Amino acid sequence: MATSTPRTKARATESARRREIIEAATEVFAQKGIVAATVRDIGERTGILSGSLYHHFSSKEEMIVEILVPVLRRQIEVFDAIVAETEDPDEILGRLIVAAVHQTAANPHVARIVQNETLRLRELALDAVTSLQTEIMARWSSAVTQGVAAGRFRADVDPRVAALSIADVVLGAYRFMKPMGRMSANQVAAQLSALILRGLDTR
Amino acid sequence: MATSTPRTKARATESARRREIIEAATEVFAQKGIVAATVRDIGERTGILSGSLYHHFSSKEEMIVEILVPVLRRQIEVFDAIVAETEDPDEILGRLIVAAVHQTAANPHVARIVQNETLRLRELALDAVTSLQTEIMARWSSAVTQGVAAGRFRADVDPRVAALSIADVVLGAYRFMKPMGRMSANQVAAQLSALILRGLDTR
Amino acid sequence: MATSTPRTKARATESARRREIIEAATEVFAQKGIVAATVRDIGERTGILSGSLYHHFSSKEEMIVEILVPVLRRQIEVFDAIVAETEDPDEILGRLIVAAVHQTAANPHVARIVQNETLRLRELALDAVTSLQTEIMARWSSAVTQGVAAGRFRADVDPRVAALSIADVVLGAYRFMKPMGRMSANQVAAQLSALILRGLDTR
Amino acid sequence: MATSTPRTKARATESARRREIIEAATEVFAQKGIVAATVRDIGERTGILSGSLYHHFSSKEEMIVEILVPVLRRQIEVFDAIVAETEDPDEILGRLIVAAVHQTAANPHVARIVQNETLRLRELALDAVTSLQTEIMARWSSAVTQGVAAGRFRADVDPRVAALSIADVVLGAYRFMKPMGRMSANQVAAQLSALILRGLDTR
DNA sequence: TATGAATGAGGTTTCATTCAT
DNA sequence: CATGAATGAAACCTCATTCAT
Repeated sequence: MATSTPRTKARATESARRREIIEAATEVFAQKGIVAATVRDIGERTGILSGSLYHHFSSKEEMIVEILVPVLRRQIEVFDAIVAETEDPDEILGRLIVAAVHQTAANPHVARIVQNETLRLRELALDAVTSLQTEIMARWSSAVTQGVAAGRFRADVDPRVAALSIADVVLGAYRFMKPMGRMSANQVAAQLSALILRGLDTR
Repeated sequence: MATSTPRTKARATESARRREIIEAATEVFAQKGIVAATVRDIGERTGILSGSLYHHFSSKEEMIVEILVPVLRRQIEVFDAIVAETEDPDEILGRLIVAAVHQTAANPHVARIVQNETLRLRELALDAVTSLQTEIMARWSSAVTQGVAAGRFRADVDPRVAALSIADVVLGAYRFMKPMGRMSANQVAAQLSALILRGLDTR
Repeated sequence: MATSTPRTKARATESARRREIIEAATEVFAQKGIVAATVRDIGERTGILSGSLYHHFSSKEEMIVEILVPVLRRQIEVFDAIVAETEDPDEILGRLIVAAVHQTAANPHVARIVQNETLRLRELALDAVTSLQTEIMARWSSAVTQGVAAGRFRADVDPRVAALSIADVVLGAYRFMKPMGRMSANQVAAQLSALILRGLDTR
Repeated sequence: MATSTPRTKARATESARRREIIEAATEVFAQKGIVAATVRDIGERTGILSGSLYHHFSSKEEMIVEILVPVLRRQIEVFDAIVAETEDPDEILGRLIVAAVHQTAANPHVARIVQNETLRLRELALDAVTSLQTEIMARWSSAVTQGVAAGRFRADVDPRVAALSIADVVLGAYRFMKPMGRMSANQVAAQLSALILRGLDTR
């Protein structure tokens, strides 16, 4: 029955409660997946009744968007800054990897969600999210393509294959760091950079 | 290779219907994810009513198990055969990659499920599945470790990092092949091998 | 979360159960109003769990539509037949009234719903229903207008006022007949015809 | 005339805020119906949070009562005055109609509520309201009955049928006036009087 | 007085599963 | 083997109402 009117106006205001909820939700979504995670789970983790969440969010989807969008947006900004201030293709790709790994370290749950829930995000048609994901992929692709054009990266590797593979690997970095693994972000970044760049470099 | 678990009835017999259903279910799970996919969806794709599925399977979980276990088991067999008959660490890893990519090409939907639904599989405690996944990871790990021990792979890369990264990349190969992409399995395998091995090789 | 696919295909098949449910729903909607009536209420009246209703209907709205549309459609048919075979404006209007009262007698609950829930129907944007209501009003209007044009009905009465008033009065006829009142449909029709055509005053 | 019930606190005082709220609520109830209208809707229309309404009213029901009772009460008073000072049955009925139409014009939203929400009012057991409605009906009935007794109204029309029909028609008059229609109250009253007393036919 | 947060009951809907036919 | 009906649990969400600040 569709009688409703929008309840929670787009609320830039970051009430502390809202932030708490987002944090709980992030963990729950990362652990269970965004379909299997129930708003009851999130409520319990926050010490609130599930219905009360709707005082802060108008839907489960809104939570997902609020969890993912800022992180993805920030990633794009950082990527663009790196690309703007760097010349050497090797250095660009290296710095992108470092930056991405650090962000993954800062938001391991988000990384996990992005890694595991792409399917669902597409199904849910959360365009705000999927369009950002597309943009990020475009950055990886262009970094690879430019390296190839400059003769620094191997021309026999399809840039799309390389880009997707790099994105995958980097996104999985959360498994080696803080809550789940024992390495530092710098260590992981160094290892992945080495792995990827030496694989990609022309001799 | 005995695949069916005797949950429904002792049914080593792979009735044609059962196979049809499995194929439909595989596609549906790959497209929607195993939580979002409903048993009704599977029924519709098979041209059967959802309730009728229960003449062939005792639960949705049983379908999942039947979809994944044979493929994972086969992968382990193939991996073990390669390891048994090959000496050179480079060649081992290369052949593992080739084999895995080909299996991914043969079962793109399964690859997609494995890639996207690890979380859910763990949640559902489908030990039959998760234990096989663990075994596969062990093969990748040991291939890397042995290469390092033989001085052929770089010692400064954590074997676990390398192994997981390789597994990720290989699992994503389905995106470049037949239904979704345009490359051949051999092309993709070659590219990934090159990427990974040159990244991993000591100079 | 919008992941669903249509469940209950447009089912011309009138299963007996479906009819039972429709009848229960009709009574419940008439008694409580379509917003206040819960699908639980309908389930209880049918001796079924609320969820089971969704085996037969895909939504509460679908029930409403199925309750109202056939009756409204039939009314239009009957009206059109009368208009087609009658010449005299007095006779047309008289026969429309008789027909409408009889239909009201045959479907008192539907009449009650239509009378009381116009607001909600508009809110719910059930176009299938509201468009039929509009068509019915058009019949009343045109009957009045033609009578005026023929010099048989008073020209000083706005046809829209007359038409809406007549429709209102006729729709309320259910209150005087079978389940709620004691008069026969013919009696009521006669009274309302007299009232509408000649008014209350003795000559 | 003491309108407020001392439910919240002894509050004969009609605070300006209280009146504002009542006006907002009246519109909202008329538009959405008293079940579908939420206390949040009312709050928004008043520029207040829904919880704050409870400083002025102890419940949604209290608002409904406060909206309807004064208008209904006033109608009864006016009716009684007319009956007291008029002799001729035609004139009585005519003046009742004029008075009712004018009140409808003055309170179109209330008319709409009364017309559409009788069902809900009965369900909610708002006796304060339903008893007044009954009283109003009694006035219409007795006006008709007396006219019949005096030989001025047709004896072949059931007074209850006539009374209810008249009440219906008059209550629907709001549709032709100010916010929704373009006629004046006097015009509408004249038309309805004519219609009711003398019917549609030209003599 | 007003706010903002929370409650708790209840609403519609979904879905894996069961079972008589 | 398949159908069609039903179950029952659980999901998301709504809303009147309460209350500390």
